[in-house]
Amino acid sequence: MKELGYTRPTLYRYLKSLKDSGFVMPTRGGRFALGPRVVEMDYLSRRSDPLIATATPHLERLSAAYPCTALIVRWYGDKMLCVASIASAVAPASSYPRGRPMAMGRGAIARSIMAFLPKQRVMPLVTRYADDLRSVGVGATPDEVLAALKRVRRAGVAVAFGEVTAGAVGIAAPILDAGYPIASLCITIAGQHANGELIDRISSEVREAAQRISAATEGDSL
Amino acid sequence: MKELGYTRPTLYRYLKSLKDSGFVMPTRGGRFALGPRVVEMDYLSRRSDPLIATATPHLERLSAAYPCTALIVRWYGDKMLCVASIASAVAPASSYPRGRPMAMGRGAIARSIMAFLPKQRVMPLVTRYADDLRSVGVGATPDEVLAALKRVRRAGVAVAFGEVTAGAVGIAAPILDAGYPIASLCITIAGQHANGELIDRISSEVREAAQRISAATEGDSL
DNA sequence: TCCAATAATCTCATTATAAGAGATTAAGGA
DNA sequence: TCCTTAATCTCTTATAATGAGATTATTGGA
Repeated sequence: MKELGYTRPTLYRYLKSLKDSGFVMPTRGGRFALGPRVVEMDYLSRRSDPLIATATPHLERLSAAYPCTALIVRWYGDKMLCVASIASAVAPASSYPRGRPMAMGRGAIARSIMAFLPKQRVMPLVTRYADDLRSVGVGATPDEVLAALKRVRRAGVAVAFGEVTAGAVGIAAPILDAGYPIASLCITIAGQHANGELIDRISSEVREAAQRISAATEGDSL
Repeated sequence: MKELGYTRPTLYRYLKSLKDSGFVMPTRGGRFALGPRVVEMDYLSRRSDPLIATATPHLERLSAAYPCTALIVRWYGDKMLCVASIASAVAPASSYPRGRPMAMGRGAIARSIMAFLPKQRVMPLVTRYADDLRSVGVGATPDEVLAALKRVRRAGVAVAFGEVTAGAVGIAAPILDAGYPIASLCITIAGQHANGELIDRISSEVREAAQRISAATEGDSL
């Protein structure tokens, strides 16, 4: 009542309706928690996502090959969300379960997506996340940032050292649909495992896998 | 329009509102899919569920000890839903990811829950699922079914051979809150791995783990 | 490049439905 | 058992959703 400003009978009806439809469920002590419908809807979403179906074998292959976490992150315009992840490292450098939101300002994933956006769509992001981009050393001015993104575009992968999680290296390549980035494939690996040669090898594998996923997803939902 | 009987402008508004709030997202070809909000809500639900937090170490321990799938299934009165699962078998006998709904009529999980319900609440279920219960050999009459459930209650675990998935053995014990079943801990293992002695050993481990989880969850959300 | 056909979006009057005040019933505590 | 507090219901009023139709944007074809 305090939070939303509604009266008791109204909220009673709201909660009853949400409860009857399974979106919330009552717990002990008169509290409420998110209910079964949420869990089921996520299951449906997971099962019907062609991107996840296509990418899973690649995640399995990559995570089996290196002690790492392999993940697919979808880009929703203003935010990024991990939608699939497989970890093979005994103690993963960082945890990225499905549903974990990610900031757009730092990390290999964000950069791999920004690098493949048309200039018109990058600029607002460059401006909005200027502070982050500067503090992780991508560039102090918009021009520097754009130049860095151009290099990422040319390389086809973005690499980041400890930008999101201290001590973790991220290697990410975009997944494109009609030339437009919709998601990113990323491998995160503990810094102590990662020398230059290994990073290069993983980079080309990630780039190639992302291209394959792009090609397979292309026009999937036409 | 055909399905719901609403007009074009109404559905336009519905979809726009759902899209703006992230519950659906547009895909190629003017279609829609479940959106990021669903994924995020499931993540929140997973993170805030004390049952999952308490049970996860047990799932890890059990799945590491046997080539099996270890899962927690919540009971929502009329349906059951897997909320957490860990597989250790290379080729799991059956797949139980989070969100997968389960029928109430057959299997060790259903029986482990029914066995711990007060008679008043079991009877409607016994009636509703009479056909299933008969066909898997639990009992042909209500009395037989109740007797079988009584044995499960005494043993503290339910065991089922290939009732849900052919060739898979299910071993399940209820998780109680205030003496009332809210979920079930289950181990599924391929029939070829499972001799009588192994099933007995797993049974007592499952029963004990479920009791520990019950005790730890007890009054968690008071 | 323009035009036609189709789809997407908007406006506004009407109507259905949600909100809140208050009454009623159930639950918990001394 | 009574009393206090919480939960649920009823009904009127006000609000917000609906759909007809108009308008604007998109797409495909000549």
